[in-house]
Amino acid sequence: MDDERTLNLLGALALSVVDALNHVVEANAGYGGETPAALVTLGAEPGISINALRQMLNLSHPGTVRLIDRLESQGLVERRAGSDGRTLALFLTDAGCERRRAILTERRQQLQLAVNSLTTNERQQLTKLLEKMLATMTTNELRAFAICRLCEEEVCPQDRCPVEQKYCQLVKS
Amino acid sequence: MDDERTLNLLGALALSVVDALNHVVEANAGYGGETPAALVTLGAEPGISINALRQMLNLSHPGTVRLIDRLESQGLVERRAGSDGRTLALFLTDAGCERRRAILTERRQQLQLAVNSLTTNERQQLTKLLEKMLATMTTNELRAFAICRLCEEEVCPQDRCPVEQKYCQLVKS
DNA sequence: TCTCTAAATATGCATAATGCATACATATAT
DNA sequence: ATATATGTATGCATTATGCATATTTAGAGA
Repeated sequence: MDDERTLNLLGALALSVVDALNHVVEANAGYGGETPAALVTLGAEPGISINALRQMLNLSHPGTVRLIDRLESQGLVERRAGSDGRTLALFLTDAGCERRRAILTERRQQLQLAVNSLTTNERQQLTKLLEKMLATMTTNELRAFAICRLCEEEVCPQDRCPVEQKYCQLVKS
Repeated sequence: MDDERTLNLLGALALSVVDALNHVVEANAGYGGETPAALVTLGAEPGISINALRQMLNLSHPGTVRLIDRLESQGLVERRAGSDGRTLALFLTDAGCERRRAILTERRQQLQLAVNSLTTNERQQLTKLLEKMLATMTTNELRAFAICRLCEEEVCPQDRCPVEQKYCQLVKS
């Protein structure tokens, strides 16, 4: 029963955090859905194909094509020739990079609000708990990408990201 | 820097949890957006008006009318006469109650997956941290409703819900 | 080399979920 | 009684998305 209460609290916090993120991003940039995640991911993985992006964002192929159409028409993304005659390489334009930075800044500020209430000690506790839960939720490579799709990867050294770690384990086994 | 990493982890966990919830609910019930939240809220607050629901879900009025249209056409919600000639009273049908229970069960199971990795002691730590963060994020009455809009309120006695508590403080002051 | 299949991308069409502007109905206050 | 506020509904549009299908290019086998 107490345990179920904890579940409620976790669900509520997750919802509240995601609401806050979506809200600031939509208010400032005017788009929702997976669009912000696309910008963040493209910044972290320049030159990937539409198909690769599609898998990371867990969208259908047509949905991803249209998403890139929108971003291209806004001058945020460029389609360039890829490794193949079929394959495209996607890159953020300068404006796209700027937009991405804005999104990440807004995200960081919102998250900071939640964490501000905690003492240094509590933040360390929280970090440990988050690491454990994230490792549990990383069940395969695509989940790993999905979980991290809005992260500032500059801030999370790969060898300390619980999601990456878990995925590496999965691949080896 | 370490602090920023904690922020990333929190954002990633929130995203992952909400993804998981959306995914199971959409897979089983076939709808997304605020529809599940509407069913959960209507079960917890039977007889509320469209306008009240609109505020809790943070939707536009027309959006809420259409949402109720959809739920009514699926036989999950009934519009009855309200306290007023203008005002409606919304109720879940039996099918609606059942759907709501299914949503809450799926939600609970997904949340359980995340928490399963933690020891009893860690769960207590987590509970305390969540309580503090939720209190911080509850900045007004509408936020309070929004944060709790997917909770199983049966499980959270009102006097122990950090969100309710915080809201009560706000009202008194 | 030619042809078949697979892979990457794109397009036509449809739908769900939503918003804005506006209309309509009822209540309340002066 | 009339003006204003409140609650609900509708017309129209848009964003984000999916399914089915077409198109282009690559690679594999005869």
